[in-house]
Amino acid sequence: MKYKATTIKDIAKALNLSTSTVSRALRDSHEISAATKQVVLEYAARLNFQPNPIALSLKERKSHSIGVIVAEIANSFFSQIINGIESVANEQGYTVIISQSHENFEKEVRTLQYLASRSIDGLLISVSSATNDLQQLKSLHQSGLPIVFVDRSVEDIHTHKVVVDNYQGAYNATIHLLEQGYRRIACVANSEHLNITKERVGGYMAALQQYQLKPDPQMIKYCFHGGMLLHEVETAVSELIKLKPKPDAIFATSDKLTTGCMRMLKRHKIAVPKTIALTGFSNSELIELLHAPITVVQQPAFEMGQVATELLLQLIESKRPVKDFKTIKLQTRLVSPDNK
Amino acid sequence: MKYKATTIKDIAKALNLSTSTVSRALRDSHEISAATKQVVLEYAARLNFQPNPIALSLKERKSHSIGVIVAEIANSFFSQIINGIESVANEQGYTVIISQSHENFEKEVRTLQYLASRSIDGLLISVSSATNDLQQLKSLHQSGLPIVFVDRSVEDIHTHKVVVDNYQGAYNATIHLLEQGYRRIACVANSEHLNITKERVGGYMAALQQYQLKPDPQMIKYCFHGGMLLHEVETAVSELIKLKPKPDAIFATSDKLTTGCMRMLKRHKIAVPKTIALTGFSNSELIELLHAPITVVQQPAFEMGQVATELLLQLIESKRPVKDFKTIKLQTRLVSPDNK
DNA sequence: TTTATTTACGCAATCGTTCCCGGAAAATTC
DNA sequence: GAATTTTCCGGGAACGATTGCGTAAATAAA
Repeated sequence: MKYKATTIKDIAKALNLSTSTVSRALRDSHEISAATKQVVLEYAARLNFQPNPIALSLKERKSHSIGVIVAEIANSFFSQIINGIESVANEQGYTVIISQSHENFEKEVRTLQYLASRSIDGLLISVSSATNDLQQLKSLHQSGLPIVFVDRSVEDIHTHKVVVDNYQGAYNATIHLLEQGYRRIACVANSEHLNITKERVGGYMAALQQYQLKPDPQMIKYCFHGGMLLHEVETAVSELIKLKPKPDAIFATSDKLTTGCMRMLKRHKIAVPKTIALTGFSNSELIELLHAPITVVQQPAFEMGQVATELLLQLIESKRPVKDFKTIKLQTRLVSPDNK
Repeated sequence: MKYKATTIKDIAKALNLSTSTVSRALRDSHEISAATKQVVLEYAARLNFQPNPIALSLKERKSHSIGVIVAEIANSFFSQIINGIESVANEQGYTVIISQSHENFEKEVRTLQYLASRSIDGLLISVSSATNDLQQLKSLHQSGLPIVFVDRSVEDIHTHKVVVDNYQGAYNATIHLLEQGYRRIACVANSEHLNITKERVGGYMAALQQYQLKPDPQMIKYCFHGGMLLHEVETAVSELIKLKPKPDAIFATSDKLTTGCMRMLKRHKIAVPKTIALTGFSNSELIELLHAPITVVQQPAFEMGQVATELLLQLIESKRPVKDFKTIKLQTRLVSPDNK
């Protein structure tokens, strides 16, 4: 069953006016007398009239909704981004439709297809780690759908991007390990397809070189599904600890991988940081409660969401095609368990 | 700028047919010849035609979207519920609009107002801990909006509810502590307004009585904002450890409170479980990685989301008003760090 | 051959709004 | 008092789809 909301027609009929007059009165048009306006406004308020957003959307050819695709919301980093997105989107009267790719390319494609079919006005996306085909995204972009990338972006598509200084963040984390005396530092990284992976691994290698250490390919493990499949991390860590000599530290390039490594090290009964130290990107709020207090690279997730949404709404509301795209690069923060 | 999608009119014009014929051809109506159908279908496929969902919504007076209100998505319990919701909603062609109350009543009211104005077809809600006025919710329900409660429900509103056996879950957890020899068990609970709080505190007290222990009001602390404000938990824990004799264990009634207590105990440098043991409701996946391995009460969150959504969609798609409402009560699981 | 029935399509209303026109009444100017 | 301008409001098309109804042509039945 459904409930019937009051429409502009109901008001018009009740007040013996035309729908155009009612519409104009509600929008405070100058061509309606003060007296009529008052009558309409009062009556509308009494019935708690709400203009039907669907009718409006049809008329304006705007759904007033934006799509968001992230790997998974059950991840502090992404949920913080989403909070940032919502804070500005809702402020401006936009509905946010959240979807998850679960780091799965097919799911991402289906989701994207679905969002497009729901006629969203714009898209915020952090591509999945499994994404290696950009056809669909490109074609949507070409057909005019405003897109802004957050965190994980894509080089081939020319639009606004909101990212962090991944190189620097990874560099800082690795230097932190080096300063503490670790010399055999392994890296558990996300999918090679991701631009952030390249940048973070780059920062990691630069730090090693700074200490005259040669990066060892065997010490870098890539996880195609970004740690979504635990066995990926299991394989990575198992292989690392089989190496001779073993690594004395691990740098993980994402939230999921950082906690994944910790899980694995614990399962192998390897003391952290005594036997193997660990650091990595993470925005989890529970880090300080973990059995092994580790240093993490934090990203300004909330702010990233905000900035990205502002840019997207600019794109959506711009009268003419935007040509001048910018890439906003924010800074990460190295957080130690003590210096909180 | 905006991109213009192809409409049924474009197809009609190009093929020299009427819009009705095109519409019927696309819907495979029997009153269109096979030849025409083929032409239309092929042309539509070539242009990647997607019927405008907004126009459909207007026609059918259905938005094909459901609203979801939870405390916060950055909480494993709720994000798992949401995953459950999405899994069935998307399957049935419904869009999920997620909103967060952040355990704040005013925010919840605004959000509800907003969702209603976006003409959602139904609502899934887990009320905020600060909710003590049900006026708005009641009036929406009376005006015909289908509502299903998840986890935190409300007695006064007669509709489907999907909950867990809170009493039993809390009872089990407390018994678990008692069996381990703890006798001065405190309780850090959520807002007293929440029905789940009453049930969980009830289970806690029943367990105590089972061991001939008299529940001490001083040992039960309520947090109005459900631990959303850390200082609430701080006050609760500080007061508890000032008691003489001190409690030797704490039972926390929610995810946020369980981790909040752990945070506080750590800050006070109180060893867990040595000085004070801790157990509580939690669906966090990081529990096993915490410095103090604790036993938690887990809720079947994903399933709760699924069941609730199925019920809601039934309500939405029912031809006549539903009178027979049910309350689905699922079981919790007591999970120890070892028996995983 | 004539009539009845299918078949296959078009017309137009509808959903709830907005907004371009057009026009009557009132107010202003000459 | 006539001409002009304002003020105020209604009619109706449009947004993109569906659908009841009407109807010409094709086919079947008489």
